[in-house]
Parts: sequence; C-alpha cells; structure tokens
Amino acid sequence: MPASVDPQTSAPARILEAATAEFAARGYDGARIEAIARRAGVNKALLYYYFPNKGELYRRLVLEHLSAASATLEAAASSDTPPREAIERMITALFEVLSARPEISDFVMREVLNGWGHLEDEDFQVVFRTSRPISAAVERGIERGEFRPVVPLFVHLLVMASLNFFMISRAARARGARLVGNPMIDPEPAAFARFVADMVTRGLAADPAPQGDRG
Amino acid sequence: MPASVDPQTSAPARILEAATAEFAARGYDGARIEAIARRAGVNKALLYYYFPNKGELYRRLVLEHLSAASATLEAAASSDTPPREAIERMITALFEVLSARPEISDFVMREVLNGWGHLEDEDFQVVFRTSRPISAAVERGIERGEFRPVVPLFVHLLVMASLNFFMISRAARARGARLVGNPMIDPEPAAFARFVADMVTRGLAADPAPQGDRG
DNA sequence: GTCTATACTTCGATAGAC
DNA sequence: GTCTATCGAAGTATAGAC
Repeated sequence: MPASVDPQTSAPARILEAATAEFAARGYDGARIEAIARRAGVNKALLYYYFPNKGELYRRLVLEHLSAASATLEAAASSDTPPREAIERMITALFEVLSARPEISDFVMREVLNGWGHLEDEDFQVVFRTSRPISAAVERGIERGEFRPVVPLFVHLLVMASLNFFMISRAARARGARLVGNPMIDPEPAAFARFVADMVTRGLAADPAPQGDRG
Repeated sequence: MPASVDPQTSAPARILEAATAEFAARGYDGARIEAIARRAGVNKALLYYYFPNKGELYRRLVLEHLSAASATLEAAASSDTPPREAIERMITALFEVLSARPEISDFVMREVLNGWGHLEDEDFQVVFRTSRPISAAVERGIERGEFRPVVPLFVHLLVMASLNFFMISRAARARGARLVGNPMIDPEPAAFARFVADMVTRGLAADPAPQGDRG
C-alpha cells in the first residue's frame, strides 16, 4: 500500500496533505516530489497535472498554514476582552491548533530561518497580520496600567518562539527520552502551554503602586 | 575576488568558516559544496582533500557550535551563584555569544527541526549537556523557596526558544522593516535579552507568603 | 596542496499513450 | 485524469596532472 493518506479524498487534497507532511519533515530542499506523490498514492505526473511546480505547491501551503495560525489568534479574543485574559486565551487557542497540526510550526520555523524567502513581497501581509493580535492586547494592557511598559512585539516574539519551538522539538525530545529512558523529557503538552501563559501574565503584571500610608 | 573569508588563514579554517555561513543560511540540503568552496576561495577538490564528505563537514560544525553554546552557559554561572542571578547571567552571556555568531542559532534550530538527525546517538550527550545549566539553577531556586514550583526543563525551553528565535528571525525582521519602513521592528538587540531575563525572573518569583497580621 | 576535467547519481519536470 | 518512460539540469564526489 503506497499511500499514507486517506484514499477516500480527492487526489489534489491527498497531494496537499502529503506535501504538508513531506515539506514539514524535510524542508523545501530536502523534500522530494517523488516522496510526496508516493505518500499521496499517485505518481509525479499526476502531481504536475494539478500543481505547476514544487515552488508553487510549497508557497500555497505556507500561506495556508500561516493563515490558520493568524485566524486562530484573531478568533481567540476581541478588543473588548480584558488584556490579560486575551493573552491567555490566545496562547491556549494557538497551542491547541499547533498540537493538532504541528506541521504549522515546522513551516513557520523553516520560513523564519529562510527570511520568508519563499513568499513574495505581496504575500508578506500575512506575516504582519500574525504579529498584530498579541501586540495589540499588550498595548491595551499597558494603556490600562495592568501591564508594565514593554515593547509589545517582544511579547509576540516570546510567545511565538516558545510555542513553536515546543512543537518543532517534539522529535528531538522523543529521541532524548528514548536515549535516557526518561519520559519526563516529553511531558504533558498542555502543561507547557499553561507554563507559558503563566510566565507571560506574571512577567507582564504591573508593579504594585507604592503604598502612600507607609514610613 | 571569489573568497568571502579572510585569505590570510589556512585553507581548512577558511573552509570551515565558509561552510558555517553556507549551512546556516541554506541548511544541509540547500547548501552547495561548490558555494562553500567559492566562499572559501578554493575549489571542490581541495575541500574534499581536507574533509571526507558533506555530511561529516556538517556534523563537525553542529558539534562545534553546540559545544560553544553549552560552554557559554556553564561558564556564566557556578553552583554557588544565587539562582536568580545565575539565570540572568546565563541569558546575558548566551545572548552575547549568539549575537556575535548568529549562525549558532541557525544550526540549532535546523537540527531541532530535524530531530538532530545529523548526529549519532553517541553525539547526543552534547544536546543533553546544553539543557542542564538552566534547569539546575531553576531547581536550586525552587529548593531555596525563591522560585515558585515549575518544571525546570520548561524554563530551559522557553529561554532557548526565545533567544534562538530572535536570532534566526533577524532576516525576516529586516525584510519586514524594509517593507513597511518601520525600523522599530528591528530594535536594539540587547533590549530583547533584557526583556527575556526580566520575564523569566518575574515569572519564576515565588508568590509572597501570606501575611500573618491581616484580617 | 592545489588545480581542471569528468564520472556518476539524483531529482524536477515533461512527452505521450490510454 | 492517470499512467510509464525519459529527458536534461544540477549536484556530490573522484581521477589524475602539476
């Protein structure tokens, strides 16, 4: 049985799924068209019947997965959610999406390493869009005096870094756990999301105002 | 002028330096032996005179750069440095090393994505070694009651993720800044290290003991 | 030690039958 | 729409002169 994806779905859908797995695991240069076709249960010629070339297939997946991350953040909290709660909800929601589809993190990290070199300048708005929700919540929190003054983008970077790094390190952590026989290296995933949310809200909390009735 | 590295140093040293740049920028599969040789100011045959093949050249660089990161953490603080200060020193020291050689972050992130697939099981101790200093400091802080109880490895993951992500995103942030003409996207690097250190120490601080003389 | 020239392999992409 | 067969480019590695 050559295919490793559901043979019920249409050929283009199977190819997209297979390409997601192959590109995520091996990167653009490491991925093999032959391997994608095999995973999808078709051959190279049919892949090229549906998609013009390797680059376009990859670009389409990058945009699709990055948009999913963006949409998750935007849906998790609105501008009238209290800032601290908004941050916690976005972290939780993003972590759930990434847990269900860790390939998103693989794509993001690989493209960051590459300066988003597979995207055109026109595509770059999608990258910007992803950085806005968390930054906006931090800005509101600072305005309200609930957060101490920080560079909002830094919070976005720390959260994106932590959650995505946790996902892309799953194979490395599994290997480490196997080599030392220590399953604690690969712990309950949700515990890490909880940890990041706690560190961020505690780290952002405004310092208590000095008490007037003292000394 | 073909070479992009100092023509004074020996050929093997120039090749290692050129290979660092090429592998960091393009990854193992994307890197070209021809490009490494050109950067080093030699040709492919000479490269193969000094190094057996592409894989060994890469593996040697991974171990070298990972060891540098490890050594930096270990040198930054000893077991009698107060935990909070130890964490801050390790973050600062690591950030300085990565700023001077951001290719280290490129190698680390690419290998994490790959499950350290270019390392043998015997090499894996180097990976473990890197995760110990921060975890150890966190453990001591919890024992002393200065830190709240957390999974020590999570702190290591958050710090590694944040600092390395900041480094590997330098090209992406530069491109973003160029596209919107907003230099704030690419801020003073040391400010980010300061931010991470603050977030970690604030996030780890033990909750104040409940006051007895109250209510 | 350093070079030129080339053997060998892999891989992206296409031609053309059904 | 789906396949087999194959082309041509690119890339790793080596042979052999100097």
